[in-house]
Amino acid sequence: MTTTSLTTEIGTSIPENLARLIGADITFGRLAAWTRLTEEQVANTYNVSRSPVREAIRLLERDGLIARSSRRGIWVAPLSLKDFDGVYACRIALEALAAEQAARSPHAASTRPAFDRLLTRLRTTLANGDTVGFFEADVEGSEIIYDLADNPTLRRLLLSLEKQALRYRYFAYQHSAEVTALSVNATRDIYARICEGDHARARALTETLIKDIWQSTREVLADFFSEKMP
Amino acid sequence: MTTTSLTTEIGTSIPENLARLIGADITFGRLAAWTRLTEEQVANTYNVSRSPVREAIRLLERDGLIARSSRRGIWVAPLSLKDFDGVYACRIALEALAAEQAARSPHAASTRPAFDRLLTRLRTTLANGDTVGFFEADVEGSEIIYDLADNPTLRRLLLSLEKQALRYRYFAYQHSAEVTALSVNATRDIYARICEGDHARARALTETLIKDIWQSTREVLADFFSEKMP
DNA sequence: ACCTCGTCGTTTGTATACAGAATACTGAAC
DNA sequence: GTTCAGTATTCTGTATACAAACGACGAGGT
Repeated sequence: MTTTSLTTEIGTSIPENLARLIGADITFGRLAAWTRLTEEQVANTYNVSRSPVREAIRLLERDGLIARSSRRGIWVAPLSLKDFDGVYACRIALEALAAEQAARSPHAASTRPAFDRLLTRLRTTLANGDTVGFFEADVEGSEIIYDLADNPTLRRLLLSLEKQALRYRYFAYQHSAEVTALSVNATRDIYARICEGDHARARALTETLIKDIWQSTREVLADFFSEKMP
Repeated sequence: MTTTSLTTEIGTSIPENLARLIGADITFGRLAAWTRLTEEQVANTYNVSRSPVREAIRLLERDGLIARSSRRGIWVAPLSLKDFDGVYACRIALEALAAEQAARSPHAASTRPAFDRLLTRLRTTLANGDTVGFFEADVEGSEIIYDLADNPTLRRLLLSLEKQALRYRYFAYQHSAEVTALSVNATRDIYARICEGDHARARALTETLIKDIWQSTREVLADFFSEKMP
């Protein structure tokens, strides 16, 4: 049954696994914005009771993927340009900080092989048009940086922001012909500066890159949201 | 009974109120670091069942005030210099951002009266040695800034960080003879720049102020943590 | 005396039962 | 035909019941 798959998944905790699964459904658009969820429906879907579902909902609410109104129900969080800007304003500041702290790590140099593998993945997925794989590789790269930064608080905040950010990026990707991909070269440079311990340039380049992603994604989103309500 | 007080409190939701009460107990040292909690004990204390207690625990865990280990129990989160540095690294970046965004708000100018009232409170509480009142006023000032910034994501992140930061500041205050108070004049200047819409200076001054608080608090904490384990 | 294994108590995690609130629906009046 | 009131249903929020895991304690062996 689905129950066994839930407990055997890596999280080993049902609420965390539920949040991961439902969160992925939201991020990749399988659950549309404003979709109403009921606890019982989710519980039936995954063959668990409402208790772990409630905990999963709390987690998703804190990650900004689900909106709750007391006693009135649960919806998949809406998307808006304002929310997108808010998320990215925070993300720019914190990603820059993470890159700087990662570059200061004594283990930065020894991470080069992992970065190189990741760059290869970014190039191949991009060449093959595997956008989901590309995004996944990008996210993994971010997590390596968070680990290097060795700051659990920063890590927690960025992981939360990353889910929302990825949701907007994937949404933009689906609604625009062109792939709004980040620059692999810019990513390569950032990785290199981190490995060298050049924290100033690592921070500056990261800030620029995230701002670029913000702007390019924003154009697509702005088009969509303006034609939605003319 | 305590039950009624829980529901009549502003949050109107039992888990939120529980989290607020327990969170305050942790922040102000009434619950010491590493203290073990059990769900049933908390439930009995507040005359509620374990269900809302579990939700409150999740909230406190996300705010970094409680540490959980799956199936092994719940403790009041430990304090450490490294954690403190991590929290403040994030806080510096985000408070600066919030001050900048607040200064860009069209409602910034009309907030001057609220800021003035707050400054009076800061001065009187400081003069009377009412340190708790002083911290509370400072926190309220921050929340006004978050509201002006009009960025729910930023607000959510900062509120979470603020609880941890205040815990460290209160801890330092208790363990040092001198009051490690922030500079009222610096706060006044920041409020003024925000009201004027001078976002560049608002950001720069905020960054300086939070860094100063970080350093002065850090000295006290460093003394304590070094003599604790020599 | 120390280490190991088994049992017991405690505590978390999950399922279910129940109460109350919010919304949707039905019907009647204007 | 529209609107308002009353009822019914559905869903959340809380309480309770049950199962399984972890740790502590003690007995037995080396």
